[in-house]
Amino acid sequence: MSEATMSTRERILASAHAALLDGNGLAARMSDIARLAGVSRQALYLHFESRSALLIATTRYVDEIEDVNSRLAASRAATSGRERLNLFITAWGNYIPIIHPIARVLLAAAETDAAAAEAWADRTAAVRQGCAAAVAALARDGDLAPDLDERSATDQLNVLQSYRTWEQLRFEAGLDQRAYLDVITRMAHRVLVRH
Amino acid sequence: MSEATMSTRERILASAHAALLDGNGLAARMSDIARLAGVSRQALYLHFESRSALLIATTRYVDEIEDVNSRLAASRAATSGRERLNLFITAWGNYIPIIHPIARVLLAAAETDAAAAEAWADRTAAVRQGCAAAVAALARDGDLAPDLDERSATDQLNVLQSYRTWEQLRFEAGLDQRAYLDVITRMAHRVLVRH
DNA sequence: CCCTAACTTTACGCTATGTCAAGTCGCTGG
DNA sequence: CCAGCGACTTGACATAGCGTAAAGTTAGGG
Repeated sequence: MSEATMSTRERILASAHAALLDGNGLAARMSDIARLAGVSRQALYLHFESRSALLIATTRYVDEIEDVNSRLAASRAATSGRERLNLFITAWGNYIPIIHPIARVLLAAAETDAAAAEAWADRTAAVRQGCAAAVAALARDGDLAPDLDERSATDQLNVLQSYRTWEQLRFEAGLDQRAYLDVITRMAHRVLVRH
Repeated sequence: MSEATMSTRERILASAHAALLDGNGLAARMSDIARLAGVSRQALYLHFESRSALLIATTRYVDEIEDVNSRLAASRAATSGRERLNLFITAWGNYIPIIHPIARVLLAAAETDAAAAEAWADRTAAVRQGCAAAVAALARDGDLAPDLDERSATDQLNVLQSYRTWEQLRFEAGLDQRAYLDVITRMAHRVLVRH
């Protein structure tokens, strides 16, 4: 879809996405986004109630154009629990870098804005469900570590799959994406799988 | 030290601490802290350059009054690597809830303030050193998992010991402090220790 | 007794979000 | 053809919180 044919609303969302991707996304102001979209600052408020609302809509927009659902669907086709775990870690782990610049700003907004906090909670709940499904598949195969119940195993996998863990390993520890996936896969296996 | 005998600077730090502990610490304003300390808002700027500088000083202040150093010193006395790992996880894990309300606000400030970001980096570097020492002790005993080098093992332990992991397990997963310590200890052993 | 350091009081500048009201412009239904 | 409506612009304003400025007050030491 070319810029010209996009509705104003879409142009705003695309511009918000671009503004958050680029440099210091956290500092992106309403006026920056408006300028990028080629509309007045006030036009933003005709389409979105507030900055938070725009951020929330932007995460949904990116989820849609990046098709997060079909990315994650792959792991559901796995035959064994172990395979499902691997595929889920890879699929989600490869989506984090895409959504992260936006999610990061949403999370920052969540500190002070209740609606943003709720939107964030929705996202984390969705990831947790994926973790729970992978754990259930392991358990079905009898491959879950015997000292773990599914609830606690899900908590543990969820920690490994979190945005924050990705941030820390990528940026503080300096791993590249490939090394991140290797490390998390290794940790998940050692933590969850019977051996 | 009673309120009356404290210097103004100390009273400000103690009030900042109290303000960050209580309710929504993130929203603590300079004027709130001033009111708590019983001084004018402007007096804060006589002692601290900016809100960031006050936050940084407050974390140091809390580290001091809670004596983080001697808490962590205990683990250095351990005889075996495994014991050292356990003691370090417990010592740091029990300090997180104390420093967390303040660290959280510092981290938020670090998003936009370079000095706060540096102060945050210092803190995380200190924790990482503790992780590295525990890993080295394990390696010395020959108890480190054979597929791990010390560098990567330190990254992995560091993730488990992070503020964010603690937050997620305590608040999102709903574990109590005891359960948190049990989970992290278990994960650390499975991830790091040869078996 | 005066001087100085520490603090107060009052006022202001700045940035960013969000609101308001009046205008412009192009499209569409009658 | 044109009246009106929806989408957008323009410009002004309210508000919150940080940080700065400058003049006034007060206690304590030489």
